[in-house]
Amino acid sequence: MSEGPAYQRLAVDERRRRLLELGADLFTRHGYDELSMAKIAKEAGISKALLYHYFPSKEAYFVATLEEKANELQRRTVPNPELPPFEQLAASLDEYLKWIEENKSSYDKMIRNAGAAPEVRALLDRVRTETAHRILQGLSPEGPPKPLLRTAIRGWLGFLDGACLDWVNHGDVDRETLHGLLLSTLIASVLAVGEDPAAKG
Amino acid sequence: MSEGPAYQRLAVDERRRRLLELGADLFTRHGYDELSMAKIAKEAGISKALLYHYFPSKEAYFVATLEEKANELQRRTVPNPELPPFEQLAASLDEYLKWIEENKSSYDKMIRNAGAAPEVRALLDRVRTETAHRILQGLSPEGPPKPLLRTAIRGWLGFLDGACLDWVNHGDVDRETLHGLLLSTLIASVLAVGEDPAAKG
DNA sequence: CCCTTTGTTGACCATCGGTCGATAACCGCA
DNA sequence: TGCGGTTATCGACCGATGGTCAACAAAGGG
Repeated sequence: MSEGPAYQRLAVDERRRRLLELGADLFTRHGYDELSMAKIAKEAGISKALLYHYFPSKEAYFVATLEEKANELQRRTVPNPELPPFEQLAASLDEYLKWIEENKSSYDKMIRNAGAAPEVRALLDRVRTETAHRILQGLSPEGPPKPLLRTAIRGWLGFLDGACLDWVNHGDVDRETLHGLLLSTLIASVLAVGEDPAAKG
Repeated sequence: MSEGPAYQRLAVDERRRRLLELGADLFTRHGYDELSMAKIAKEAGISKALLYHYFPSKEAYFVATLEEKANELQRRTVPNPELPPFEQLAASLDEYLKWIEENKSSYDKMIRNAGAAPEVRALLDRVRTETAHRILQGLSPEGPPKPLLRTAIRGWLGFLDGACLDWVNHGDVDRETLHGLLLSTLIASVLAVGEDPAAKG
């Protein structure tokens, strides 16, 4: 009846790394509220308390599993200042779409679970707002934008989400085509407001 | 020590009416998951069990408080078949915006709580899909639409939501202007796909 | 070989959505 | 005026959830 150790003791970094890896996997395969912390802990082979020792809350855990990819997205879509404004935008948008193409399920789950977890919504909103800011900077660099222009940008961001979700879920449109549609639509909505997007590029 | 009745007995219809009224109020002031059935019951001055006697679930209760307004929205946006397709769309869109203008908080909460309650998401998705169908019918009546056109419509519906949310939250754009922006953008995205929206109207 | 450090655990809590049998308020009727 | 039946209403309860805590034990150094 020689019993081995009741559990294996891991270094903090290693344990945390494993948990993040597992979470990234689980959360892309199941919905946010389909997963309980108890189930996740069992899946990880540890106690629920340990999970809470590494992450202060379920939401924080979820955000942490997304943060790496979200950061990568934001890093890749930072505009190249050497390009003229319009090309900056086109290039950033292309990177954005490439990222989605490489992270279809993450993107889908991220958008779909946005409502459930307030902090995720906050994160997503932050990305959105920053993106909007980048766009606006390219269009009318100084001062607060006209309300209608702001509304149009906000709308276009909605267009972006809607179109990308449809794209990811159907997979019958290629990236270059979608890129063209998105750019055309952005130009058109800005034109409809009265600004001239070509004035800067 | 003469004690009155421990509780007041109401007719079914009256009780239900009061609960719906209270729910409509509470749900527009607080988020879906910030409200527990216990709190709602306490607010209503009744027991939680009674609340469940009138509504089979929290979600059903929430939907019920929205249903009246949602039905009104759907009724008002049904297209007038006597108008040419493009005017049908313009008129429906205008009704849509008017409804939102008259029900700002309901609209806001409805969109924001869409993620939390699956049935609400379903309801909203139904409206969206039906709207998309209406639009597509006006543009290419026969057969399944080209994938890119479908993506564009889905994107535009996202534009609609995004722009309306911004509109409701800021209140510095008037309805006619927004209406113009939305229509222009729709036409532009459809044009970008390769269809000619003017061909039908 | 023990002893300190700390990664880890089981037991616990409040609250959640939801259920059920029992109770008591009201109405018709005598 | 009082009784009896209908049923609106309640209190107590359930399993699961997110979250907390004091105590245990696995390792590495002396």
